Amino acid sequence: MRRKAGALLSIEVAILRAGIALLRGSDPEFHGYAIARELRDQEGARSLTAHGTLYRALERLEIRGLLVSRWEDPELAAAEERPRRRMYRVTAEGEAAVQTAAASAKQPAKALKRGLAAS
Amino acid sequence: MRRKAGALLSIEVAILRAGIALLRGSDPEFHGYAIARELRDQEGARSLTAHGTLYRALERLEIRGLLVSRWEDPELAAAEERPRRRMYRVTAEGEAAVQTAAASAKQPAKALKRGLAAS
DNA sequence: ACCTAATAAGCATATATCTGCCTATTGACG
DNA sequence: CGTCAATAGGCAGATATATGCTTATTAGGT
Repeated sequence: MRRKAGALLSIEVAILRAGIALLRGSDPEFHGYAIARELRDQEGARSLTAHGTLYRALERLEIRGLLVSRWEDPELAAAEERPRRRMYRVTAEGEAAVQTAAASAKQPAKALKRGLAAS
Repeated sequence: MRRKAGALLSIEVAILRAGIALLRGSDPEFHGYAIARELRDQEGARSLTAHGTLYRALERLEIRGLLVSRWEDPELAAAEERPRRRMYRVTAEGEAAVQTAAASAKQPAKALKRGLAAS
């Protein structure tokens, strides 16, 4: 929906915030599905239907250098009997971007208002 | 639905038949999802909704020794950018069982009849 | 202030496998 | 020959990620 130059969308801020919180912990990495669950629970449970929105947000953030990703070892995924995960980590640029964009942080005005009214 | 001792259900025969056809080819192995597509296309497209029915049938066949399975190399699945597959192969017992059960081959009478009438 | 072009959001579906839960069916026993 | 218990079938959803298509939204230029 036509992004204001360099701005961050609310979902992107949410992802980065969650990721930044992890940077101080023992495991600074996260994967898409985990974030999806977190966002689904907290935050007015924006649907993220089929997670399409989320995965595209992750892709955008990586392209902009605010996240870096790596595929986890396929053997590990196999050992744990689940699909392989793509692990993300917030970069220094990512941290900076959240700080900068925090003030002007962009809730998609109408969309959000409508969502809240409906609930 | 209470199996007649040693008998094969029609879906099981279908799986084994498809698998036996492959035994003469260059790659005698198959995986569940591939079979699901095949059955969905041909055969009155019995729903196999969410594939639950199929995977349980595969499991039963393996327990009875009519199929053997192995997990494909996780690295290969990763290289091809898809979930890992469980590869099945029809055993000699499997071939024999189809032959034996072919005559008495069990179409779930009422269920099938209803399905055909509805179509 | 308005219109349009760019793009995010939402919906669906693909790829693979598996489990839980409820219902329908039916073999087998009394 | 009817009833019951065993089990297959169907539906839903979990685990992960990703893409195509349509619609809604909005930034930014006129």
